[in-house]
Amino acid sequence: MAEPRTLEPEQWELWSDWMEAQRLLARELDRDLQRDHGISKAEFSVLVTLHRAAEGRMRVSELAESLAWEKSRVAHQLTRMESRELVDRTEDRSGRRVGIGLTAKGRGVVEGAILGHADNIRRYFFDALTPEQAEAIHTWSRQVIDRVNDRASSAPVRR
Amino acid sequence: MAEPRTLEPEQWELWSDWMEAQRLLARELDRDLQRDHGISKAEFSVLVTLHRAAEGRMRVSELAESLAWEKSRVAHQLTRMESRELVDRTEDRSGRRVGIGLTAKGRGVVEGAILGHADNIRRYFFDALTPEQAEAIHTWSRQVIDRVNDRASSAPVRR
DNA sequence: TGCTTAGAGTTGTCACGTCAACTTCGACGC
DNA sequence: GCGTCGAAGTTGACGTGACAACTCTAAGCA
Repeated sequence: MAEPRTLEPEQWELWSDWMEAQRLLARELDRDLQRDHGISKAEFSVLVTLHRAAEGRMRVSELAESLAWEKSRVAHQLTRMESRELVDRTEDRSGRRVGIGLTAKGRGVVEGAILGHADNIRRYFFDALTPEQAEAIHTWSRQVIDRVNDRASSAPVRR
Repeated sequence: MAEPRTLEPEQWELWSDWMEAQRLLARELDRDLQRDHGISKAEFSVLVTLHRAAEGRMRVSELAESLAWEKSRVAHQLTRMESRELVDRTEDRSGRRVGIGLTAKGRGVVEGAILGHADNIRRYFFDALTPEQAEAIHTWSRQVIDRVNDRASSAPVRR
Protein backbone atom coordinates (compact mmCIF):
# COMPACT_ATOMS: atom_id res chain seq x y z
CA MET A 1 0.00 0.00 0.00
CA ALA A 2 3.04 2.19 -0.10
CA GLU A 3 2.76 5.41 -2.06
CA PRO A 4 4.34 4.88 -5.41
CA ARG A 5 7.22 7.26 -5.74
CA THR A 6 6.93 7.60 -9.47
CA LEU A 7 4.10 8.01 -11.91
CA GLU A 8 2.53 5.12 -13.76
CA PRO A 9 3.41 5.11 -17.44
CA GLU A 10 -0.20 5.83 -18.21
CA GLN A 11 -0.20 8.81 -15.91
CA TRP A 12 3.03 10.02 -17.34
CA GLU A 13 1.64 9.85 -20.82
CA LEU A 14 -1.42 11.82 -19.86
CA TRP A 15 0.75 14.39 -18.16
CA SER A 16 3.09 14.80 -21.11
CA ASP A 17 0.30 14.99 -23.63
CA TRP A 18 -1.51 17.53 -21.53
CA MET A 19 1.52 19.73 -21.13
CA GLU A 20 2.32 19.41 -24.79
CA ALA A 21 -1.19 20.27 -25.90
CA GLN A 22 -1.16 23.31 -23.70
CA ARG A 23 2.14 24.48 -24.97
CA LEU A 24 1.27 24.02 -28.62
CA LEU A 25 -2.06 25.72 -28.22
CA ALA A 26 -0.61 28.71 -26.45
CA ARG A 27 2.11 28.99 -29.03
CA GLU A 28 -0.29 28.89 -31.97
CA LEU A 29 -2.53 31.51 -30.46
CA ASP A 30 0.47 33.68 -29.73
CA ARG A 31 1.76 33.40 -33.23
CA ASP A 32 -1.60 34.22 -34.76
CA LEU A 33 -2.00 37.23 -32.55
CA GLN A 34 1.46 38.39 -33.42
CA ARG A 35 1.04 37.86 -37.12
CA ASP A 36 -2.47 39.23 -37.51
CA HIS A 37 -2.38 42.06 -35.02
CA GLY A 38 1.23 42.65 -34.11
CA ILE A 39 0.82 42.08 -30.42
CA SER A 40 1.66 39.33 -27.96
CA LYS A 41 -0.69 37.46 -25.70
CA ALA A 42 0.53 39.44 -22.72
CA GLU A 43 -0.08 42.70 -24.51
CA PHE A 44 -3.47 41.48 -25.58
CA SER A 45 -4.42 40.68 -21.99
CA VAL A 46 -3.48 44.14 -20.83
CA LEU A 47 -5.28 45.83 -23.68
CA VAL A 48 -8.44 43.80 -23.17
CA THR A 49 -8.48 44.58 -19.49
CA LEU A 50 -8.08 48.27 -20.13
CA HIS A 51 -10.67 48.14 -22.86
CA ARG A 52 -13.24 46.45 -20.68
CA ALA A 53 -12.94 49.00 -17.92
CA ALA A 54 -12.83 51.61 -20.53
CA GLU A 55 -14.55 54.69 -19.19
CA GLY A 56 -11.67 55.52 -17.01
CA ARG A 57 -8.08 54.78 -16.47
CA MET A 58 -6.81 51.99 -14.28
CA ARG A 59 -4.14 51.97 -11.69
CA VAL A 60 -1.28 49.52 -11.84
CA SER A 61 -2.55 47.72 -8.80
CA GLU A 62 -6.00 47.33 -10.31
CA LEU A 63 -4.47 45.90 -13.44
CA ALA A 64 -2.35 43.54 -11.40
CA GLU A 65 -5.35 42.40 -9.42
CA SER A 66 -7.54 41.99 -12.45
CA LEU A 67 -4.93 40.05 -14.41
CA ALA A 68 -3.66 38.13 -11.39
CA TRP A 69 -0.15 39.22 -12.31
CA GLU A 70 2.61 40.38 -10.07
CA LYS A 71 2.90 44.11 -9.95
CA SER A 72 6.43 44.08 -11.24
CA ARG A 73 5.29 42.12 -14.21
CA VAL A 74 2.64 44.70 -14.90
CA ALA A 75 5.14 47.52 -14.55
CA HIS A 76 7.59 45.91 -16.97
CA GLN A 77 4.84 45.16 -19.43
CA LEU A 78 3.55 48.71 -19.30
CA THR A 79 7.01 50.09 -19.84
CA ARG A 80 7.31 48.09 -23.02
CA MET A 81 3.81 48.90 -24.17
CA GLU A 82 4.26 52.57 -23.46
CA SER A 83 7.30 52.62 -25.68
CA ARG A 84 5.22 51.02 -28.40
CA GLU A 85 2.50 53.60 -27.81
CA LEU A 86 -0.22 51.13 -26.99
CA VAL A 87 -0.88 52.64 -23.57
CA ASP A 88 0.03 55.78 -21.74
CA ARG A 89 0.79 56.48 -18.14
CA THR A 90 -0.55 59.68 -16.74
CA GLU A 91 2.25 61.48 -15.03
CA ASP A 92 1.99 61.79 -11.31
CA ARG A 93 2.47 65.53 -11.24
CA SER A 94 2.64 66.74 -7.67
CA GLY A 95 0.70 64.00 -6.05
CA ARG A 96 -1.71 61.58 -7.65
CA ARG A 97 -0.92 58.85 -10.09
CA VAL A 98 -4.01 58.87 -12.16
CA GLY A 99 -3.24 55.68 -13.97
CA ILE A 100 -3.02 53.80 -17.18
CA GLY A 101 -5.07 54.28 -20.30
CA LEU A 102 -5.31 53.10 -23.87
CA THR A 103 -3.89 55.24 -26.61
CA ALA A 104 -5.87 55.62 -29.81
CA LYS A 105 -3.53 53.13 -31.39
CA GLY A 106 -3.99 50.71 -28.50
CA ARG A 107 -7.73 50.96 -28.77
CA GLY A 108 -7.69 50.30 -32.47
CA VAL A 109 -5.43 47.32 -32.15
CA VAL A 110 -7.37 45.67 -29.38
CA GLU A 111 -10.72 46.09 -31.04
CA GLY A 112 -9.45 44.27 -34.07
CA ALA A 113 -7.64 41.64 -32.08
CA ILE A 114 -10.59 40.69 -29.91
CA LEU A 115 -12.50 39.36 -32.88
CA GLY A 116 -9.63 37.50 -34.45
CA HIS A 117 -8.50 36.04 -31.19
CA ALA A 118 -11.96 34.78 -30.35
CA ASP A 119 -12.08 33.07 -33.73
CA ASN A 120 -8.79 31.38 -33.07
CA ILE A 121 -9.75 30.22 -29.60
CA ARG A 122 -12.86 28.77 -31.07
CA ARG A 123 -10.99 27.10 -33.86
CA TYR A 124 -8.23 25.57 -31.78
CA PHE A 125 -10.00 24.97 -28.53
CA PHE A 126 -13.75 24.74 -28.75
CA ASP A 127 -14.05 23.06 -32.10
CA ALA A 128 -12.05 20.14 -30.75
CA LEU A 129 -14.15 19.86 -27.65
CA THR A 130 -17.21 17.79 -26.90
CA PRO A 131 -19.62 19.00 -24.22
CA GLU A 132 -18.44 16.25 -21.91
CA GLN A 133 -14.83 17.28 -22.37
CA ALA A 134 -15.73 20.89 -21.81
CA GLU A 135 -17.48 19.99 -18.60
CA ALA A 136 -14.61 17.83 -17.41
CA ILE A 137 -12.01 20.44 -18.21
CA HIS A 138 -13.93 23.25 -16.64
CA THR A 139 -14.58 21.35 -13.43
CA TRP A 140 -11.01 20.27 -13.21
CA SER A 141 -9.69 23.75 -13.94
CA ARG A 142 -11.63 25.19 -11.07
CA GLN A 143 -10.41 22.44 -8.78
CA VAL A 144 -6.84 23.19 -9.67
CA ILE A 145 -7.28 26.91 -9.16
CA ASP A 146 -8.81 26.35 -5.75
CA ARG A 147 -6.23 23.82 -4.79
CA VAL A 148 -3.29 25.96 -5.76
CA ASN A 149 -4.74 29.07 -4.17
CA ASP A 150 -5.49 27.19 -0.97
CA ARG A 151 -2.02 25.89 -0.78
CA ALA A 152 -0.56 29.27 -1.55
CA SER A 153 -2.51 30.98 1.21
CA SER A 154 -2.17 28.18 3.75
CA ALA A 155 1.49 27.65 3.11
CA PRO A 156 3.48 30.49 4.63
CA VAL A 157 6.45 28.22 4.22
CA ARG A 158 8.26 31.14 2.75
CA ARG A 159 9.51 33.35 5.47
CA MET B 1 -27.14 31.31 -38.19
CA ALA B 2 -24.22 33.64 -38.61
CA GLU B 3 -20.96 32.68 -36.97
CA PRO B 4 -20.73 34.48 -33.70
CA ARG B 5 -17.72 36.74 -33.78
CA THR B 6 -17.11 36.59 -30.08
CA LEU B 7 -17.17 33.88 -27.50
CA GLU B 8 -20.18 33.16 -25.34
CA PRO B 9 -19.66 34.23 -21.74
CA GLU B 10 -19.74 30.60 -20.75
CA GLN B 11 -17.06 29.76 -23.27
CA TRP B 12 -14.98 32.67 -22.19
CA GLU B 13 -15.17 31.57 -18.59
CA LEU B 14 -14.08 28.07 -19.46
CA TRP B 15 -11.23 29.45 -21.49
CA SER B 16 -10.02 31.80 -18.78
CA ASP B 17 -10.30 29.22 -16.06
CA TRP B 18 -8.42 26.72 -18.11
CA MET B 19 -5.63 29.12 -18.95
CA GLU B 20 -5.46 30.21 -15.36
CA ALA B 21 -5.33 26.65 -14.04
CA GLN B 22 -2.57 25.85 -16.42
CA ARG B 23 -0.54 28.84 -15.48
CA LEU B 24 -0.92 28.32 -11.76
CA LEU B 25 -0.10 24.66 -12.03
CA ALA B 26 3.04 25.25 -14.05
CA ARG B 27 4.12 27.97 -11.67
CA GLU B 28 3.62 25.84 -8.58
CA LEU B 29 5.56 22.95 -10.06
CA ASP B 30 8.31 25.30 -11.09
CA ARG B 31 8.56 26.82 -7.68
CA ASP B 32 8.66 23.46 -5.95
CA LEU B 33 11.35 22.21 -8.27
CA GLN B 34 13.33 25.37 -7.72
CA ARG B 35 12.95 25.32 -3.97
CA ASP B 36 13.51 21.63 -3.37
CA HIS B 37 16.10 20.88 -5.99
CA GLY B 38 17.44 24.18 -7.20
CA ILE B 39 16.54 23.68 -10.83
CA SER B 40 13.90 24.95 -13.21
CA LYS B 41 11.39 22.96 -15.16
CA ALA B 42 13.39 23.46 -18.33
CA GLU B 43 16.55 22.25 -16.67
CA PHE B 44 14.66 19.31 -15.27
CA SER B 45 13.42 18.32 -18.72
CA VAL B 46 16.92 18.35 -20.13
CA LEU B 47 18.36 16.41 -17.22
CA VAL B 48 15.64 13.77 -17.38
CA THR B 49 16.13 13.30 -21.08
CA LEU B 50 19.86 12.88 -20.67
CA HIS B 51 19.34 10.60 -17.73
CA ARG B 52 16.99 8.33 -19.61
CA ALA B 53 19.35 7.84 -22.49
CA ALA B 54 22.10 7.59 -20.03
CA GLU B 55 24.69 5.17 -21.30
CA GLY B 56 25.91 7.58 -23.85
CA ARG B 57 25.94 11.19 -24.68
CA MET B 58 23.36 12.89 -26.82
CA ARG B 59 23.73 15.33 -29.64
CA VAL B 60 21.99 18.67 -29.58
CA SER B 61 19.73 17.62 -32.40
CA GLU B 62 18.70 14.46 -30.58
CA LEU B 63 17.88 16.47 -27.51
CA ALA B 64 15.90 18.93 -29.57
CA GLU B 65 13.99 16.12 -31.24
CA SER B 66 13.32 14.31 -28.02
CA LEU B 67 12.15 17.40 -26.18
CA ALA B 68 10.35 18.87 -29.18
CA TRP B 69 12.25 22.11 -28.64
CA GLU B 70 13.83 24.38 -31.16
CA LYS B 71 17.51 23.80 -31.52
CA SER B 72 18.38 27.32 -30.50
CA ARG B 73 16.42 26.86 -27.34
CA VAL B 74 18.38 23.76 -26.57
CA ALA B 75 21.64 25.53 -27.27
CA HIS B 76 20.79 28.44 -24.99
CA GLN B 77 19.64 26.09 -22.28
CA LEU B 78 22.79 24.02 -22.51
CA THR B 79 24.93 27.13 -22.30
CA ARG B 80 23.26 28.09 -19.06
CA MET B 81 23.38 24.58 -17.68
CA GLU B 82 26.99 24.14 -18.62
CA SER B 83 27.89 27.23 -16.65
CA ARG B 84 26.05 25.75 -13.68
CA GLU B 85 27.92 22.49 -14.18
CA LEU B 86 24.85 20.36 -14.66
CA VAL B 87 25.93 19.14 -18.08
CA ASP B 88 29.06 19.20 -20.14
CA ARG B 89 29.64 19.55 -23.83
CA THR B 90 32.39 17.46 -25.30
CA GLU B 91 34.62 19.71 -27.30
CA ASP B 92 34.65 19.19 -31.01
CA ARG B 93 38.39 19.04 -31.28
CA SER B 94 39.43 18.47 -34.85
CA GLY B 95 36.29 16.90 -36.14
CA ARG B 96 33.55 15.19 -34.19
CA ARG B 97 31.09 16.74 -31.83
CA VAL B 98 30.56 13.90 -29.46
CA GLY B 99 27.73 15.49 -27.60
CA ILE B 100 26.15 16.37 -24.33
CA GLY B 101 26.38 14.47 -21.07
CA LEU B 102 25.42 14.76 -17.43
CA THR B 103 28.01 15.82 -14.93
CA ALA B 104 28.14 14.03 -11.59
CA LYS B 105 26.35 16.99 -10.10
CA GLY B 106 23.71 16.88 -12.79
CA ARG B 107 23.14 13.21 -12.23
CA GLY B 108 22.76 13.65 -8.50
CA VAL B 109 20.33 16.51 -8.87
CA VAL B 110 18.10 14.81 -11.38
CA GLU B 111 17.85 11.58 -9.48
CA GLY B 112 16.54 13.43 -6.49
CA ALA B 113 14.28 15.67 -8.49
CA ILE B 114 12.53 12.89 -10.36
CA LEU B 115 10.97 11.57 -7.22
CA GLY B 116 9.94 14.88 -5.78
CA HIS B 117 8.57 16.12 -9.06
CA ALA B 118 6.45 13.03 -9.56
CA ASP B 119 5.00 13.54 -6.11
CA ASN B 120 4.11 17.11 -6.95
CA ILE B 121 2.51 16.23 -10.25
CA ARG B 122 0.45 13.66 -8.46
CA ARG B 123 -0.52 16.07 -5.75
CA TYR B 124 -1.50 18.95 -7.97
CA PHE B 125 -2.76 17.17 -11.02
CA PHE B 126 -3.87 13.61 -10.47
CA ASP B 127 -5.31 13.95 -7.01
CA ALA B 128 -7.82 16.45 -8.38
CA LEU B 129 -8.80 14.24 -11.26
CA THR B 130 -11.53 11.66 -11.63
CA PRO B 131 -11.06 8.86 -14.15
CA GLU B 132 -13.67 10.43 -16.39
CA GLN B 133 -11.87 13.74 -16.33
CA ALA B 134 -8.59 12.01 -17.01
CA GLU B 135 -10.08 10.27 -19.98
CA ALA B 136 -11.67 13.44 -21.33
CA ILE B 137 -8.53 15.46 -20.89
CA HIS B 138 -6.30 12.87 -22.43
CA THR B 139 -8.50 12.46 -25.47
CA TRP B 140 -8.75 16.16 -25.92
CA SER B 141 -5.02 16.71 -25.48
CA ARG B 142 -4.26 14.31 -28.27
CA GLN B 143 -6.81 15.98 -30.48
CA VAL B 144 -5.20 19.34 -29.94
CA ILE B 145 -1.73 17.99 -30.60
CA ASP B 146 -2.88 16.44 -33.85
CA ARG B 147 -4.81 19.49 -34.88
CA VAL B 148 -1.97 21.89 -34.26
CA ASN B 149 0.58 19.65 -35.92
CA ASP B 150 -1.64 19.20 -38.93
CA ARG B 151 -2.10 22.88 -39.28
CA ALA B 152 1.59 23.53 -38.82
CA SER B 153 2.57 21.10 -41.55
CA SER B 154 -0.24 21.94 -43.94
CA ALA B 155 0.06 25.69 -43.55
CA PRO B 156 3.10 26.96 -45.34
CA VAL B 157 1.56 30.38 -45.04
CA ARG B 158 4.90 31.63 -43.93
CA ARG B 159 7.15 32.17 -46.84
C1' DT C 1 6.06 68.94 13.75
C1' DG C 2 8.52 64.74 13.15
C1' DC C 3 8.86 59.62 13.10
C1' DT C 4 7.44 55.32 11.46
C1' DT C 5 5.11 52.12 8.59
C1' DA C 6 2.51 50.16 4.74
C1' DG C 7 1.36 50.21 0.18
C1' DA C 8 2.09 51.57 -4.66
C1' DG C 9 5.08 51.66 -8.22
C1' DT C 10 9.66 51.19 -10.34
C1' DT C 11 13.95 49.09 -11.38
C1' DG C 12 17.65 45.52 -11.76
C1' DT C 13 18.86 40.95 -12.38
C1' DC C 14 18.36 36.66 -14.00
C1' DA C 15 16.26 32.66 -16.50
C1' DC C 16 13.28 31.39 -20.31
C1' DG C 17 11.78 31.15 -25.28
C1' DT C 18 11.52 32.71 -30.27
C1' DC C 19 13.33 34.36 -34.38
C1' DA C 20 16.87 35.36 -37.49
C1' DA C 21 21.57 35.55 -38.76
C1' DC C 22 25.69 33.42 -38.74
C1' DT C 23 29.56 29.67 -38.81
C1' DT C 24 31.09 25.18 -39.76
C1' DC C 25 31.37 20.93 -41.61
C1' DG C 26 30.12 16.94 -44.27
C1' DA C 27 28.11 15.29 -48.63
C1' DC C 28 27.49 15.45 -53.27
C1' DG C 29 28.56 16.47 -58.05
C1' DC C 30 31.66 18.49 -61.54
C1' DG D 1 40.47 19.36 -56.10
C1' DC D 2 36.71 22.74 -55.94
C1' DG D 3 32.26 24.62 -55.30
C1' DT D 4 27.94 24.54 -53.17
C1' DC D 5 24.33 23.02 -50.58
C1' DG D 6 22.12 21.73 -46.41
C1' DA D 7 22.15 20.23 -41.74
C1' DA D 8 24.07 21.09 -37.12
C1' DG D 9 25.13 24.21 -33.87
C1' DT D 10 25.90 28.86 -32.03
C1' DT D 11 24.98 33.57 -31.11
C1' DG D 12 22.52 38.04 -30.56
C1' DA D 13 18.43 40.64 -30.00
C1' DC D 14 14.28 41.02 -27.97
C1' DG D 15 10.06 40.12 -25.31
C1' DT D 16 8.54 37.55 -21.31
C1' DG D 17 8.19 36.32 -16.29
C1' DA D 18 9.78 35.87 -11.29
C1' DC D 19 11.93 37.75 -7.45
C1' DA D 20 14.10 41.16 -4.58
C1' DA D 21 15.48 45.70 -3.56
C1' DC D 22 14.48 50.21 -3.93
C1' DT D 23 11.78 54.99 -3.87
C1' DC D 24 8.04 57.67 -2.76
C1' DT D 25 3.89 58.95 -0.74
C1' DA D 26 0.12 58.68 2.46
C1' DA D 27 -1.44 57.57 7.08
C1' DG D 28 -1.14 57.17 11.64
C1' DC D 29 0.58 58.64 15.89
C1' DA D 30 3.71 60.69 19.46
